[in-house]
Amino acid sequence: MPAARPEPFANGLNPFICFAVYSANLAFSRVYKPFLDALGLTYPQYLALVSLWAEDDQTVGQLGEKLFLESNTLTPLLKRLEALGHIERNRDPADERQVRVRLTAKGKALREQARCVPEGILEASGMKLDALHELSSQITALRERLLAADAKKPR
Amino acid sequence: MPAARPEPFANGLNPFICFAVYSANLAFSRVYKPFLDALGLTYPQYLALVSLWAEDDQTVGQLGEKLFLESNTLTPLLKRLEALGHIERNRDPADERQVRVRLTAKGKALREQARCVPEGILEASGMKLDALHELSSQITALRERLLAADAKKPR
DNA sequence: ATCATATATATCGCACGCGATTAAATCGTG
DNA sequence: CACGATTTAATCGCGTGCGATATATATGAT
Repeated sequence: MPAARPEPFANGLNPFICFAVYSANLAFSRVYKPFLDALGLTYPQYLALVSLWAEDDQTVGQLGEKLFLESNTLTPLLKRLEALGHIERNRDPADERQVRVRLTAKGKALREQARCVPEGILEASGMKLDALHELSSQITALRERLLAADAKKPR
Repeated sequence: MPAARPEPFANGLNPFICFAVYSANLAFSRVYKPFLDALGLTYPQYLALVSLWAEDDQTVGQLGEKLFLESNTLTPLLKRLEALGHIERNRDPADERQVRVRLTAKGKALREQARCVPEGILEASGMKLDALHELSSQITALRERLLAADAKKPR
């Protein structure tokens, strides 16, 4: 965000780091679009599958913690992934409140199809891998501070 | 994104810079929420007003270039800002295809109400202003490279 | 002047993201 | 064991983003 000087909006959106993040997120989803169209996935669906490819058999709540989403967003998204045949959703017999999300054979096979996507995005970013990781960890650290501040607010 | 090695998804979402940006954007919108609730605005509505506070009397297309949005997103958003009394939308008499967006007195007054918001976000970020600006410009540069790569794709 | 083309905005449908609420299962304390 | 409190997902409504399309205005070649 801009300096907290007398006229904080005189220079428009560019001084705002929130806008840098907002617009970079739009840019990422546009760069991903052709790759994900080929897989028949949306960008958030892809992110959910990335999490499941690393760790199968997660509950909705566990997925939500990793994606920073709640069931009101995840449940419909997971139902679409289920309709596409990539996952199965079943109540956990040991605790019927929880729903376990598991990859199907088709969902596991999609991982191989998606293998080349990260290289394509890396190329589009025009950055070296080291610089990208450095920037990524700075943005992640910022996210954690923002969420910590958010958690401090009275609910 | 992670290294383009044989198992690109073995470490889940954390190596992906796109996810860092995605989740930081969610975090920003959550930190902004209490501030914007007090103003009766959504996060994208606030961004549109920030642009108008810096430069009044923009066309829908000009606003779209600054926000990286098209009329399919902007028109409904601007209609809501109009319904809230913050802006007026009028066809440009010199070129009836264009719609000029102008702040009302209420919209200009809201700028004063919003004056203290950037400081609140700065505090929530837990960063010094210099470090924030440096990070912001790196993210903006990444956005520009991504959009340039996107523009290269056949349409 | 005419008509095809280009430009600017609006409309529609769908997939998120999320506040608010609901429903069902489990836990905790008596 | 009973029963209120807690936990987990699901549901609903609304506001974005965006692909596809529609409409109206302006431009340009003849």
